[in-house]
Amino acid sequence: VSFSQVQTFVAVAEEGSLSRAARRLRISQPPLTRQIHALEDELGVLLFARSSRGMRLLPAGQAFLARARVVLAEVDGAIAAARQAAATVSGRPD
Amino acid sequence: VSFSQVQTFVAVAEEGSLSRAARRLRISQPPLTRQIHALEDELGVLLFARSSRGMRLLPAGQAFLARARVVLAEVDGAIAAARQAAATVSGRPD
DNA sequence: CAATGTTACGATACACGTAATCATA
DNA sequence: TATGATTACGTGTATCGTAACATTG
Repeated sequence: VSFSQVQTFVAVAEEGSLSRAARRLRISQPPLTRQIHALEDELGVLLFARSSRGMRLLPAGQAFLARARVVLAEVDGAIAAARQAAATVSGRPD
Repeated sequence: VSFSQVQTFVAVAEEGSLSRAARRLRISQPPLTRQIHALEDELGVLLFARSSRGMRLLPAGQAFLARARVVLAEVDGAIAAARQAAATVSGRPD
């Protein structure tokens, strides 16, 4: 499971559609559908219900979405923490 | 920032050496040093102090390590949550 | 038939491993 | 000179985008 997969998943979940998520992420649909399928394969769980009107989150998808947002926020926090620590030289706060 | 980069970073930080981390992860050193350098480049921050005796965590690396562990645990939690939600059919708890 | 998701396929980019190089105790 | 990190380089895999296909409202 890769980070871009998680970002992709969140975008698709929020947009409710591959085509809109593709426009938002500035990539084409095929990589999106492939990443979602790969994620589902890896989890062994179906995350979306597909229809010709879009992608609807299944219960498993909703559960994953909540945690996925935490993961992304935590990654941002880790990056910020590293940069702040690097900027903080001996004893001088920020 | 990729997920395997974070796993790699944690392994190197815990082992204190690329060679030991390489043995633990069952891969060769070159991918390790490249992933660490790529991570440092992306953060714009030096995470380790290199010497001929190994890799020592800098303050920025220590800050990142603590958060990185949370990230990895959170990812595992997200996967478990999705699987549990999928296994839980209408009303029947786990 | 228009919009959505999926599959085929060719080209590019990424990441690994072996081997060679650099640095240091 | 032995150990650890880094760089060079060739190769295999992965991922993208265009195009073609399938489905459904």
